[in-house]
Amino acid sequence: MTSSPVPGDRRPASRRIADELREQITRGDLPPGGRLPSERELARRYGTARNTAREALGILAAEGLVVAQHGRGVFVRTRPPLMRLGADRYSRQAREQTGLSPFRSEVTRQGRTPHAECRSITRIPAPAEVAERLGLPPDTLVVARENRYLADGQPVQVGITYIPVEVAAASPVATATNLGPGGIYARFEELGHRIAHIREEITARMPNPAETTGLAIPPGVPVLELLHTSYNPDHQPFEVTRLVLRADLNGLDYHIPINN
Amino acid sequence: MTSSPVPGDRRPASRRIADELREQITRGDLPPGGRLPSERELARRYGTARNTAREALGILAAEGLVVAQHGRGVFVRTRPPLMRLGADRYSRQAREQTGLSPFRSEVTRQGRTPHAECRSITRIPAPAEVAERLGLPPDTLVVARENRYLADGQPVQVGITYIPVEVAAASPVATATNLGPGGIYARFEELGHRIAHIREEITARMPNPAETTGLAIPPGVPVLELLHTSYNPDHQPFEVTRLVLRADLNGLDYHIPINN
DNA sequence: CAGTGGTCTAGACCACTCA
DNA sequence: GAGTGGTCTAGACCACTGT
Repeated sequence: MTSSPVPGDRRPASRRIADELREQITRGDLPPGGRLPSERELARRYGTARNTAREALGILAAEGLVVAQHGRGVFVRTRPPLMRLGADRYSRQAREQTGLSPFRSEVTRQGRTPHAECRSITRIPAPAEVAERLGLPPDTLVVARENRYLADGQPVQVGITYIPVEVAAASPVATATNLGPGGIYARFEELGHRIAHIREEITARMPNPAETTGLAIPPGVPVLELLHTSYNPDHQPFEVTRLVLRADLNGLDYHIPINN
Repeated sequence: MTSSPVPGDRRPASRRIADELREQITRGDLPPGGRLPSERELARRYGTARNTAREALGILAAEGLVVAQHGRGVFVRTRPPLMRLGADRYSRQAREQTGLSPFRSEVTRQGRTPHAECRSITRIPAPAEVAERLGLPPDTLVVARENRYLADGQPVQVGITYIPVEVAAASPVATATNLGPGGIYARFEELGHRIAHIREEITARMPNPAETTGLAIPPGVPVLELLHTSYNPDHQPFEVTRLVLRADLNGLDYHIPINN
């Protein structure tokens, strides 16, 4: 059980406690969903103050290994199945085969209930990165559609789509929160903007406070940030979307031909 | 400066201190590289115990906004330019134009000094995910090449490449730590395995302790994990690489054609 | 040396959960 | 009500950084 510290052990007590708990988690002695000893119990076992045991649990939480639940305990995190986003979500074929948007079909495939909502449609000056990718002068007005995607009522993705006003024009994408079958890309196609290729720029980082609350992200979980640009066959960009994904619930999966 | 807590403020003191410091950082009052007030100074200003001020700084550190330096202070994190990994790093053209591996050319483009090292070459049973992607039975022996990539002496990526023994055979990829001009993909091509397309599966998570030390990752910085599979023109997978990237130093950038 | 962050103690009160 | 995590205090000693 609780091994005494070896004489030569220079690790702080909190590190040592964290290391032993991590070991038990990775070995499987503490299975996903399992409860760890309470802070007070750990302090007793290791002969430390409660704060020291608490510090150890904080280390594991920051690593994303455990989650604390107020009044209940600290539990080994379970990894639910990942959403897998691929480039084929932009293909017309995928749209027409299912009649569903790619998000909806992926969620239903997992036996969960999808929900997508457009939270706002505004006209704003394009952020620098967006203007750059759309080939517009800085601060040009664009249509911004703010979306949120949920699975079983749990928010898993948020995104903002930026559309040049000339592209959106008087079409539904400039005004309608519900875009009908096939979603926004079907409407783009009706506007003469077929997707011929895309660019996806991907980074990962810790969520900011707005994302932490908006996506209900537990501590120790990063987000994937995806800056997506759609090009028509003439190599003209006509839409940029910034997606923020909970990294514990989402993965990306690309199949890419290589031109030698 | 230090605003007193509003009566209705239900935030814990540590949260409030963190929120005010974050505000100053995002506004630019505290510029990247700038030093925050010391823990003791914050405690004095806000009339709290040092631990409470320390807790506030811990919140910002976990968000990746600041880094503590022992004996020096706490500083606003600077974001160095990102490495941008794209699919074109696998193209023969890119190899032959520069004569450099994609990693080396990206780092030199940024005016930094690249270094890549093969840390080990072993024969091991393929991990389940790898065997699956190579179309091999579980635990089939494969050649595993462990690599580390540095820019200006700083480790930025680690990876393990898994190669079926029939593919590696008696070629240098099975034994040589230095693979010569064009790197491993030039050698694969000499073995008759030209890359026709690739699959890249991407997730993000917090680093485990081994990665934290091996990549010298500061707190609050996640990693990108990239599971890469190379296919030859016959749609046969011939190599899988698991790359782990410091997310604060690396981004991905894909250009993908869409087949409608 | 003074000042910084890193760790720790031994308490305390609060908010939440569950039987 | 008993047990849990969340927050906080007021100290202490250590390790590290600068001058």
